Amino acid sequence: MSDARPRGRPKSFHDKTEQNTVQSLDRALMILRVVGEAAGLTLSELATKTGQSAATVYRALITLQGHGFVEVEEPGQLWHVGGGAFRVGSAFLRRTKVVERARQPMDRLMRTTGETANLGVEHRDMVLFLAQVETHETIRAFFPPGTLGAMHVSGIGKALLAWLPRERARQMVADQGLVRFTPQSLTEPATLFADLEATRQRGYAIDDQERAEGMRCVAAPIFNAYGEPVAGLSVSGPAFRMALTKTARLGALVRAAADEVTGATGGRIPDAY
Amino acid sequence: MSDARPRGRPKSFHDKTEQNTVQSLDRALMILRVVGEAAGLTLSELATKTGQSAATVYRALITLQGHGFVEVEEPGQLWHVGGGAFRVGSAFLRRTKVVERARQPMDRLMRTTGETANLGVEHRDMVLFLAQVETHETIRAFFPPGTLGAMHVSGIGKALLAWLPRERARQMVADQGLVRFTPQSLTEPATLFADLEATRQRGYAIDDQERAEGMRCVAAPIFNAYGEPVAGLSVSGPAFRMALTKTARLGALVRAAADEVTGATGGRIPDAY
DNA sequence: TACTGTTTTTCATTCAGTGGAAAGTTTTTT
DNA sequence: AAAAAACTTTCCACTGAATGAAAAACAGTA
Repeated sequence: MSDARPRGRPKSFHDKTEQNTVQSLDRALMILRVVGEAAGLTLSELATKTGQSAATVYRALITLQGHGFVEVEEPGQLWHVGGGAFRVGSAFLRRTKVVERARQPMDRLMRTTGETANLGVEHRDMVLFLAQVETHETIRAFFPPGTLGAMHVSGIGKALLAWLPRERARQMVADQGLVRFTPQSLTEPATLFADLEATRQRGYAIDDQERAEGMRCVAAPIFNAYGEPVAGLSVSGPAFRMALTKTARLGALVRAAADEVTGATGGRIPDAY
Repeated sequence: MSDARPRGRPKSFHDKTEQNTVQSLDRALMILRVVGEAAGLTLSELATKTGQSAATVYRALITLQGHGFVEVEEPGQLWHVGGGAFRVGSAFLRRTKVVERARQPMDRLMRTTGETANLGVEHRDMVLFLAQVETHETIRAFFPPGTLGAMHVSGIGKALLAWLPRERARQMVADQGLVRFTPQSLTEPATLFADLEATRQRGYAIDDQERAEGMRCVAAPIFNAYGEPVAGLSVSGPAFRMALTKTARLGALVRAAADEVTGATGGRIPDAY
């Protein structure tokens, strides 16, 4: 939490993020992120969590508030993320044309499979969920857009890892560590890389309750113009509806949808896929 | 652009945003907002637009980049909003339970009317679009979530204005001004307030090509626990599909959906509605 | 009412952000 | 290809702005 720099990126000779940073801004962004993660914090809680003096946090909050990035909820003086932050943040989606192009294929995928379709991209060695098209079923997998998750326990994450250059994948895994989420989580590098090899063979990734017990997920990568995996598409649902015997059919559908998005965004499917 | 403070809020004796701000943070947020509004700006463009020295903007960008709030697109050194900003921004939606509760009613509204359903809230005297459920028609109204628009030329905006206390509505209108977007825009306070009166009478707002020519929109307000209008629901589409003769039917549907959301979020429908 | 636990404000100190200019890039022009 | 233009990044001295401690104001509670 005290380290703002992205993990895992090889620290080059001159890591620009080391030097040349504006301290007060850096601190304020820390505060903003903490506000975004928790839901409703008081000034003093924020001061404690970020290890800064109350006065400093206060001034930062007032400034952020001036731009609509945070808001106070009067009863109890709870600070929340504001509409201004939403406004700026959604500019990210507008640029990432993947979201727009993926909507239709995702919708179709949801209707043919009956399960929730998810779209995610790689962000700082993790999976950032951008959008989803929800199933109509009552029991459903739920990843609110904006959620950031570990790669090794996510279908999309494993789809990305599988088609990333080996060295890069190893780097990421080494930097991030293989945290266990469920008994099925692959926490041994050897096991994970064997699974990635299998993933490449079959052409799509399977998350069999590795992140959450009772949840399965089938995913395929979306490539950019250089044939690099930049995003992933998945369908996720409860294990009782997504039997492992169905994954072949689901995998084919997900992969077809992902390939469609790759095409629509001007991407190139690499030879080794 | 040089003024970061919210317009229109009566400057109280001690406007906290005047004093107690952190200058460097204030400047950085300005930069971030500019980055969010334009799509891909270079360092020097940003320096010019924000009236700051290149060195200052550079340091701010590097710091923002350190938190993933901005990203550089290598060819041409174009700065964009990054995933970190999206992540924090989406926390806003998670808090605003309206979005969550409105999804189902919106979906149903879209299916029964065949037109795109939109959800927006009041944010600093403007309408901030939060979500939409798109029609399947080829020709469709499009407001990407995160868009901020003027109240007086938006169905949702007029629905909010109509059920806001008169004085507050007048204040907002006076502060924001009635900018003309199309020949049909209501740019005279008298005309606008007459329309708001009619809106209250009929129970839903109509935007008849006031924002964009050829686009119509029917909207109804969503109330909070105090009976104050805090959000609005609308269906929007091309005028040729949304004949004025159909608005009564659409209005009833939109209003029913909005009332459903009001109920689901613990809101109270005021007597004068 | 007085008593806690907050949030704002104040203020002196020092540190960190600033702009200008130099150095280093990349891109465009000749 | 070389030269020039345009822009990004680093350096540096200076000063103004951010900081924390503490006081003041403001709740909420007993």
